Amino acid sequence: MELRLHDTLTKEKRAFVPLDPNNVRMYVCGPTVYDFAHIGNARPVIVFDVLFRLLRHLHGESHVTYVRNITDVDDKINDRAARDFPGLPLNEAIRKVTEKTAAQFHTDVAALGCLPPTFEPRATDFVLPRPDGKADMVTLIKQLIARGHAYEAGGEVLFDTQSMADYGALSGRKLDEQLAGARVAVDAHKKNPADFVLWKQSSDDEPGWQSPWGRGRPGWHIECSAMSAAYLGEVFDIHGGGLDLIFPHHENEIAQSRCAHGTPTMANYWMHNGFLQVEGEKMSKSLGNFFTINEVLADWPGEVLRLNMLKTHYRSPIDWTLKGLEESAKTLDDWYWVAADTKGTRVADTVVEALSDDLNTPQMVAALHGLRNSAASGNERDRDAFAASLRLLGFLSESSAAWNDRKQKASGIDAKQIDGLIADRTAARARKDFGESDRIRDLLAAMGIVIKDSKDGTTWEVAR
RNA sequence: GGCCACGUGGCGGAGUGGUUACGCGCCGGUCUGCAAAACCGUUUACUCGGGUUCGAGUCCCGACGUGGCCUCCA
Repeated sequence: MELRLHDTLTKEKRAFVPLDPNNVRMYVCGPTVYDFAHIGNARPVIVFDVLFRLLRHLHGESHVTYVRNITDVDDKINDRAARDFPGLPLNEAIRKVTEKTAAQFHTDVAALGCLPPTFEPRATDFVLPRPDGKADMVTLIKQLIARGHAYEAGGEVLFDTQSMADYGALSGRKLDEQLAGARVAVDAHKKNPADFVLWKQSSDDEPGWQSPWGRGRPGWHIECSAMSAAYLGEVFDIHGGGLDLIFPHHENEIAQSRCAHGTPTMANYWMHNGFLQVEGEKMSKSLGNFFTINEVLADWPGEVLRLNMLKTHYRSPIDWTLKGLEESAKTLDDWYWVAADTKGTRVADTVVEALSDDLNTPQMVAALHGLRNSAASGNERDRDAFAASLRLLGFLSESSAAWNDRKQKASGIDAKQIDGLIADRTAARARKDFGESDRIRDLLAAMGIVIKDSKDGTTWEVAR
């Protein structure tokens, strides 16, 4: 079975052929660490984690390189640092903000069942030329100037968009059309309104690095051009991110990387995930429906968020709802019960086939339901495949006992008390005192306990 | 204003020319003292209007709706 991926650049789904099957290379734009990640940020992290896992399955774990950067230089970070640590020197305050936020990000995504990427470079480590000779931003900018694709003006270094014949190919924008309805203020020093900053000057109270163009800091896009080249080379296989990054971020990355390196392409497949809404509305702080990953994790296990995200295809918009979370939780309760701590040795073909069709995770979920039903009716081969598939995808990370305990603890229910009531009810039933046994049953139901009678006795669990 | 994505049954959500998606819910059955749980089964769909075709949810045109980008927001 062959992997097919949808490419934003060509707008088509086509067979994935890696440049080097022994080193499949993927770059995904990571977080800007100025504030805790929200559930919208979680989507690309989960989606591309699934792709990472699939590629490792197909090509071998040691044959995939996944790079996801951390952006730790950004004016929003500066603002946050000044706000939160007014007494500290700016550099120190910035470090506190970025370290704290990055640490929280790592905790959050680990809870979502995401593997760490192979490399997670920080932008600030790639501003100046490096001792190890890996690509850096200043050298890239110098190359762009040398090749006639960038110019210095008004204290800035700008990319000259007109120097690139096919600028705008990814987002389907043509420069002249952009100009027609442009609301972008034309800076006097720009040759063209679409030109964007590669390097800008820093004032004394802003973070800065000494460069050939004075003390300054990089523009937003150049960091990804540098870090992808540093770890993946000038041309690599897959570049991913959210839909909103297509323009201007990825468009400008392509322009910088291709023009600096003189290559016809930057990445062979551009993949973009759709946006997330909350209860049918745009997520925004003013509507009060803005949730960080951390906040949602307080109420739900990470795997519930993960499954909830994968129930929708990555390119479609997703509506994040409480009802959806409840359904996902219910499904996972059932899957943990059926998988019953099976180790799992062989991943199901149906699951790999679904994922191989441009990461069709809804189809994958359907395949898992099929395996689940087969396993529940006693097919041990499918139970093995069910568990192996779930583990491949980042589920079943805890024992089924731990999974159930968590729910019980969260509910604050005293297990010994329940066991006692169950024993009383069993005794009442044995003496055919059904009035009493039904009274206890109603009592338990009111407490949120689901009882399960079987030939072997009575078990119970906490209802959601 | 320009560009892009999406619009499927009570709900979520796959499916790109011709056969059941799948899950939840509802309803029926088995089981049960009666239930619950579990298992088995059933049910309803393709925003609207044109067009292409032997045949369209699936292709084309238009309308409407929702969301996004064009302002360093995943």
